[in-house]
Amino acid sequence: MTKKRVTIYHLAEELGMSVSYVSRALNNHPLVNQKIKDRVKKRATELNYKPNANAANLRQGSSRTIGVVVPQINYSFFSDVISGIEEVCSQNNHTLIICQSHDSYKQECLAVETLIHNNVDCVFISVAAETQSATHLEEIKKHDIELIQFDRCVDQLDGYKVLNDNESASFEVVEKLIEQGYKRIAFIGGPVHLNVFRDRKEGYLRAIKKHGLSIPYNFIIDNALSNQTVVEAATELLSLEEPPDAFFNVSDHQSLTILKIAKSMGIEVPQQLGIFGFANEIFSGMISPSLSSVDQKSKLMGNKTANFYFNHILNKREEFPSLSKEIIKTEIIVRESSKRNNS
Amino acid sequence: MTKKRVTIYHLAEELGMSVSYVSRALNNHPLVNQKIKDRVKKRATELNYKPNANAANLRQGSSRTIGVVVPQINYSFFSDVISGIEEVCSQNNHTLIICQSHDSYKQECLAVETLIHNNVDCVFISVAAETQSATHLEEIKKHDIELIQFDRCVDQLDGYKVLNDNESASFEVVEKLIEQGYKRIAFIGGPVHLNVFRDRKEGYLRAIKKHGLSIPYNFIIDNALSNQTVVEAATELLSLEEPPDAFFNVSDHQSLTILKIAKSMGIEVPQQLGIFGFANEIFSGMISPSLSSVDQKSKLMGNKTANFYFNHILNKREEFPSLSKEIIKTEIIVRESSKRNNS
DNA sequence: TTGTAAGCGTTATCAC
DNA sequence: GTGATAACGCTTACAA
Repeated sequence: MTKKRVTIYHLAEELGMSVSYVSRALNNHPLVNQKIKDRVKKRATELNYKPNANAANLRQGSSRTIGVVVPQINYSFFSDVISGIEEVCSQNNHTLIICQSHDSYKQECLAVETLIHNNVDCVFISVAAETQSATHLEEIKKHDIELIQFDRCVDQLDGYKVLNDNESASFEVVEKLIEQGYKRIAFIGGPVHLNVFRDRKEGYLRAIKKHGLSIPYNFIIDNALSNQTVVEAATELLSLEEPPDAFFNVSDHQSLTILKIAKSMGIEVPQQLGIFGFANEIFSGMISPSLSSVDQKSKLMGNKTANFYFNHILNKREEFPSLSKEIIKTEIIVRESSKRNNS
Repeated sequence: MTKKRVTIYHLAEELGMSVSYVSRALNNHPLVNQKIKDRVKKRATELNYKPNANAANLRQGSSRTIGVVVPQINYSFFSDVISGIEEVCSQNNHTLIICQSHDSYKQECLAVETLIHNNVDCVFISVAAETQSATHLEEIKKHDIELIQFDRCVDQLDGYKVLNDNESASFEVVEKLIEQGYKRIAFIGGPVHLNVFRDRKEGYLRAIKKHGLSIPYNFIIDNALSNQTVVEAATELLSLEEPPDAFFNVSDHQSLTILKIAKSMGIEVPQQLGIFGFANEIFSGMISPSLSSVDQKSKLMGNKTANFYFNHILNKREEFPSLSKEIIKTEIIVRESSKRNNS
């Protein structure tokens, strides 16, 4: 039990050959006879030998390990992305180290430190809401570690990014609302220093402009990710003499809150008020009326992020510059909350 | 950029002292003067030195790394648990390696291999639905790696386990249903070789027996985690001449499916049919009628699992045998789907 | 207090 | 084909 771990030294001794040869045999080195490889491998499993990845990493410099940093593992979007990343990484014999930033810049920096210490080959990151600086990310690059940002990116830092088509999806959503006859469309957004929220806002604005709608300035609310902010903003807007007739939100949680408020105020959804959200949370299709939303294909985003690393960075199979950004097409899902029976 | 990583050798040279002394200074060794520690650390950050965890691990034998294996990262229960684990681990300066088994025994074995190779100090695992053997888990122990099972455990292997009070929670739930006047309570379960599902079934049976209810044998359905199985079973049961008047389910997804079927058959919930589930998924409180459920305190389970390791195993602060099992108390949440307005 | 040197388990380089 | 040997970066007896 507590006896020492079996190493290639033991194997070498057992088999009467040198350590280096055993190592080569185990690693399928081309200059080693197949028969010997078989013999070595057989004895290795018999003796219950397990390679020590730490030793190999130390020697080789690379660790076959990917670090992932997200705000919260248990937000459905992120857990889906991570699941997608894990799939691809395990197929490619890479290990995943996962950290949460809890949307704090400080914790994000700590996470990045940890990953550097652990010698990861690449970091996949979706930054904290607080993050406005990129110094910690530059640190990663300084240490010759690859970096891919996904979803929430820091603008001033360029490099590889994997993103949804946030702007155009938002544009489409708003056009869909307009098609349904909604004219006074309010926007409930997030912190604009984050690309994803800014892009959604821009898509919204573009559609509004294109269709020549006039929207009161106070119909546009930024930085409303917290439930309380939404409650306050929506209650105020819906109490106006001329209230909005639709809401486009950057999250489904916002949609849900607004739906509840509307119900409590006796406002009919979707007849009097249309609602369209983002993220396609599990609950969105289950409640009544069901909530229209934009599916971000989060698991696919995870797959693509990881594949981006393996195909374009690690194996350098393709040209770079053209591929520094990968866009994941969203799917727009129209449900009851935005579909008027043509009134 | 691509110049070599800064090591303690560089630091030692820069500072005109020996490597070992630098190492001690950085690690806060008591025999090193505080002033020197400060000087060394200052220079270290200036030169952008980052310790190489691989090297340290190799030397020390321990890696300050925990491996986690779950069926799916993006099931809300597991992502909550993982989030809880991560919190505690990062507080204790430990890194997390995460693997998914996709409920396959084979993939679980691979994951375990990976973790052994990576020299983790401990494995936290919730086994795959397929897993019936414990050989791969014994392998972990053979390599002197600690093991804690949580939620889904392999029975034949004893050792540390962190679990909900599944049996007694189920017992209570069924009693609550009986209090509401439900008498023909069906049970929709999971694979009984998994402790969690077996325990829930036992709690159900105990309550049924205690209250002397006579339940037709076909009201008890095992192994019904897939949606299709639930649809078939529930449709059949509800079409009987004497159908069940309540369902106790081991998951909220089953509850949801049953609710839909009831609605489509014109059966009133909760008046004609009571529904009670397990897991307290986000959607359970949102839909109408809202679904009664058992909250498993999943994040807390993650916290406790990790704390179990740090407090009882790593630091051996307390006696063992009494602590080989930790029970996380669930919370029973009664909502509309099981609350009759007393008819 | 401080330094020397061995060793953790691999793999890469060079030699035979 | 095969085997010595050094090196990866760090910690830790042991010395001084």
